[in-house]
Amino acid sequence: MLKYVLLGFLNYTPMTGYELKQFMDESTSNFWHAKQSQIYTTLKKLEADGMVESHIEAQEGRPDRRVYEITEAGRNDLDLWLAQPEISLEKRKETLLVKLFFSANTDKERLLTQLRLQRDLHQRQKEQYETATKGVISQIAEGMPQLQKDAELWDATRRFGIMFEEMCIRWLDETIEEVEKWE
Amino acid sequence: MLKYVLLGFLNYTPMTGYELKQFMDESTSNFWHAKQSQIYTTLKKLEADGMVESHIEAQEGRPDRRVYEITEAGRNDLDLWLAQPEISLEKRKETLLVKLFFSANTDKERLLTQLRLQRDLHQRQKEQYETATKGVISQIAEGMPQLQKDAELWDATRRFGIMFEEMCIRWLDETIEEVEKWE
DNA sequence: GATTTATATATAATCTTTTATACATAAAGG
DNA sequence: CCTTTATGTATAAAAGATTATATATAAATC
Repeated sequence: MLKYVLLGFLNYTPMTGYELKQFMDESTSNFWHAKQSQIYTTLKKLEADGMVESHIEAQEGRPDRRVYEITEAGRNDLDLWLAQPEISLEKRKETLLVKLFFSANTDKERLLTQLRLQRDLHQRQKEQYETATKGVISQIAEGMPQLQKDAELWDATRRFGIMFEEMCIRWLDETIEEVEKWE
Repeated sequence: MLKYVLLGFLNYTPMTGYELKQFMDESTSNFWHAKQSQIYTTLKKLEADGMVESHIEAQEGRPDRRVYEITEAGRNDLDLWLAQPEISLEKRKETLLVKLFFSANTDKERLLTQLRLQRDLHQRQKEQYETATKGVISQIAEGMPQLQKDAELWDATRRFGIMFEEMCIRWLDETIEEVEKWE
């Protein structure tokens, strides 16, 4: 899957593994993230499979850059994947819910502290989507009319992030209230 | 992580890998799922680590059952983990959002079909949480006053599922509306 | 009568992802 | 002056998770 994220970005313009990591952190990390090491190894594999090509660019002072660009085969593979509909729902993993599920015998106050802490984290995350992330998106699309649709879709994923955080906050408020009634 | 789900269940009562899989599918799959093969290998590892113990029960007609039960060490490990607060947010992965993010140049109608299909899936999932899953939870806790808190927490995770699906439906409705305006 | 579903466990192969580490330099902040 | 941050690539080891396959039987459905 990471493969398609990388191809998706390289389909806009050639770039290095380092830049791909930065772009992901600023835009897709909301719904798809990867560690630096995974990005580099996946790029290697993509090159071995003929989906991308790379060349080294020398730099003064700094280390050499290895710039990747998508090939015709890579573009085909990406388009094919984009055309395939998702026919099932993603399986979520939420560690907090696992903990909560088995926490009937844990200390009430400790559980409440835990839930309130998570509420805080979600609140902060929501604010970040509303300010920082918004800026990044509008900045890229600014003065580039050919990227208008792209920017709209990027912003839709940002809205997903905001709505998810709002949902979590509401759910935590309800859950906190219920646990507060205990004993 | 799966490790703690298994310990959490075994902390209620001894059971087999097969039963653990069934319980997970009916209750935690909303926020933590696992394949049969992973459950069996994780149980093996837990036994090697002294967290659980197993014995074989012969059965007529059917294959032998290997029943696992949690050890003192396992209980300690579980309690320790439950007491540790989650200090960061879970990283989500949503394939659909990846697709959407890179879909500015895909056919408008195909994209809409995709989004409407997902909306349907979320609607159905929501209904399942509201009916089938509700039944499972109330059934287990029925007539067991010592499981009252447990049932409340189980139901909180179910509410999370419902709220998540409602959020997705709202988000998809908004996104569909926006894409419909294109061209 | 044949197929599917349910009961049950187990392993091999593969893929995905994380953690840790190594090397190398410049600029900025304290 | 020292430390941190940023720029940049790369690999090894381990952990986590999926896919595929094997074995075996009973009951239910078609």
